[in-house]
Amino acid sequence: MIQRPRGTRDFFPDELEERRGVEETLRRAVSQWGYREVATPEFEHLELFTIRSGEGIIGEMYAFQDKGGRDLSLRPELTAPVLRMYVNEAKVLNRPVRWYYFGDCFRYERPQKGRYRQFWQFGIELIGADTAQADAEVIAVGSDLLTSAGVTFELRVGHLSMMKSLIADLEPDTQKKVMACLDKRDYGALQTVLPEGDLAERLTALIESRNLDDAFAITGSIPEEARIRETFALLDAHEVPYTQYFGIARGLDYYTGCVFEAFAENLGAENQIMGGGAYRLAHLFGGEDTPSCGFAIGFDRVMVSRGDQGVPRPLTVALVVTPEGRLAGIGAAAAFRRAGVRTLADLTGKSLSAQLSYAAKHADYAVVIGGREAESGMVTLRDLGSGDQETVSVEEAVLRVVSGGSC
RNA sequence: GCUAGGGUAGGGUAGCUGGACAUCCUAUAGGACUGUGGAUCCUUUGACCCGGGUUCGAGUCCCGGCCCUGGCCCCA
Repeated sequence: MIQRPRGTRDFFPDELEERRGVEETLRRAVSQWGYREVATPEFEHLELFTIRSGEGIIGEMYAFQDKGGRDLSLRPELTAPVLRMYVNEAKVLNRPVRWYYFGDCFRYERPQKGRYRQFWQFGIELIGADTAQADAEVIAVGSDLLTSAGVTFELRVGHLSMMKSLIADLEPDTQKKVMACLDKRDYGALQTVLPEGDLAERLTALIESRNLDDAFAITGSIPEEARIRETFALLDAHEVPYTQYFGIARGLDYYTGCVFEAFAENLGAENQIMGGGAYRLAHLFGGEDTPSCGFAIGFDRVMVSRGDQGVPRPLTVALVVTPEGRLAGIGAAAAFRRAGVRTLADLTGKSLSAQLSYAAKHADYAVVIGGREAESGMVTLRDLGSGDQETVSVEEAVLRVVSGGSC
């Protein structure tokens, strides 16, 4: 027997319907902010991803050569492809551009709770606006999406300039190490990287601070102060719940300012459910240096965090026929479907008893058509909840089912 | 890459101090019910992850692999 590849999943109808429902909710919510969907290829030139994230990530990618010897990779994320698309084809668009995406990505990693080798990301990119309003809108959209998806989460918002202002005098290599320690809140490692002076203490105090005045007291005045204060004021106006968190580093060099992350409950070690910030990537792909801001939501983690909530079955009718009623049944079924009712036809030719047994498990009403009904042009509508039934015309049966009445 | 636990019908399980046709629930198919369902009863279908090894004999013990569930690392 052939097994699924490691880290992949099959989805049965119950689970898939639930996923589609959440997906629909997210699409509706993001659409109300004016974001429109874009789609990019499942695979890209390998270089697209290494430019953004470095050669080190090749080991975690599904990279391969095609028959023409091109180095390609299944996409491990969607920000780079979307920005590539923007640079390639959308230079003439009015800015700002508001785009969203929903698609599967692939990473060769050890699977664990909320982490798979094929996973789905839902995200937005706001391209070409470099203001506090832009940063605040992106964060507000993220908060809105997670809330509408039914997730309970903690949103942390920070700004890289505050940490960077404190470590600006260090060697670039040391800066990286320091930021990695702070991102993980690994104070022990921080002591070994920064053995002397009070810098470690000031950094620690900065990332422990939970309001702007305390934070700026540590950093002193920095050029970005006004914008940072404005961003938080706008977030308050958006009524977005958040905590200030100046320890967020997000690991990558191209983040320029505002950064944010959300963490959700019911997840294990992998509890980050959204991450994003302001960045400059377009110039790496050959475009103009364009300010952008965006985030990605881990869709699978949204589903894990929500838990099994289930999706109610849509109103369903099952057609139960004898051989004499089969032809009349086709027309009756069509009438129900035209009225928007899911209608199951019998395909087995089994006894009425067996057909009803099946119908009882999968439908709300049974429409029985045997020899008597076929002859009179009527149908017997049976309410499978109450067991009541009545013989009526097809039109009357449709009307009763649609109106939700009993027989 | 490291690490803990696990893998027995479609789903959930017992057996795991080696020994006869591998247990039970559920599901599936059919029947009791010649035009009326989810209950009940009967019958049916259906499994020891794969490969080696130890042994007279392996679901059971040993080794390797694959996969699952967590944790570490990483996290674009």
